[in-house]
Amino acid sequence: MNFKGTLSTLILEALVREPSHGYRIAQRIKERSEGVLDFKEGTLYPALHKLENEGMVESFEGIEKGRPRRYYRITESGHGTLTKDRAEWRQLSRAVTTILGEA
Amino acid sequence: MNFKGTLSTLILEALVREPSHGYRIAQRIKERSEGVLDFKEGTLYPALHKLENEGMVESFEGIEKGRPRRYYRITESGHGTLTKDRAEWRQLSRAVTTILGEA
DNA sequence: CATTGATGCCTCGTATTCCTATGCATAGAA
DNA sequence: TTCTATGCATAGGAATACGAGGCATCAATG
Repeated sequence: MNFKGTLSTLILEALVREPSHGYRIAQRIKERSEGVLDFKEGTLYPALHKLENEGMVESFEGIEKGRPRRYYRITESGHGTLTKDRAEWRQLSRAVTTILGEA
Repeated sequence: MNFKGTLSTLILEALVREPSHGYRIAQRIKERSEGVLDFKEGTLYPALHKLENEGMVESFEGIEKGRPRRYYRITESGHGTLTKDRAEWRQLSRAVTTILGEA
């Protein structure tokens, strides 16, 4: 198993409450982590496209402030993956934390 | 910042108590994580060599059961890095855990 | 005795993830 | 008018990990 990146999981989590678009998702992750997590656009957009290819999210056009935005919505499949990813994160983080001390 | 692999940190941690060799380090990580973390040899040895190049560990020849073993010992520099890595892990894991719930 | 499994070290090719840098475009503030 | 924030996107490269292989010894199993 071993550690896999958390970005896709964080993106899915960000879309649970409501659909959002790339830039906003990145901001939200940064804010909620108090600046600790800060994924760049060159990382975010490819990750978003990959999630779409895998059927975890769906995109649609939206208009905000007169400009088109690409919105993403989490799918049923994405919800399932998110649940598994949460469990995996818990297991892995506990394992590492146990070893590194700070129990 | 964002997540960086934890293997090098786990290796340094494994060498704090006493010097060890590759195979044993991998076993120890697996045991202490109750099988959750299981790094392969194709991952472990290159990581070990890299740590040696960076001066985090030193290697020396040892004999066990009549066969030569390559032992590794953590250096002063390695201790310093381990301290920083622990702090970084704490910060990152808290950030992710906060966002993914399960507070 | 021969084979298999565990120990032990190593490298090569590949996949994934993420970064930096860059390009393009609009809107509002200085 | 120029700078900053917003907003989407790709290209090139670094780092991490994996799978598959090679090589060798020793104990147990058959």
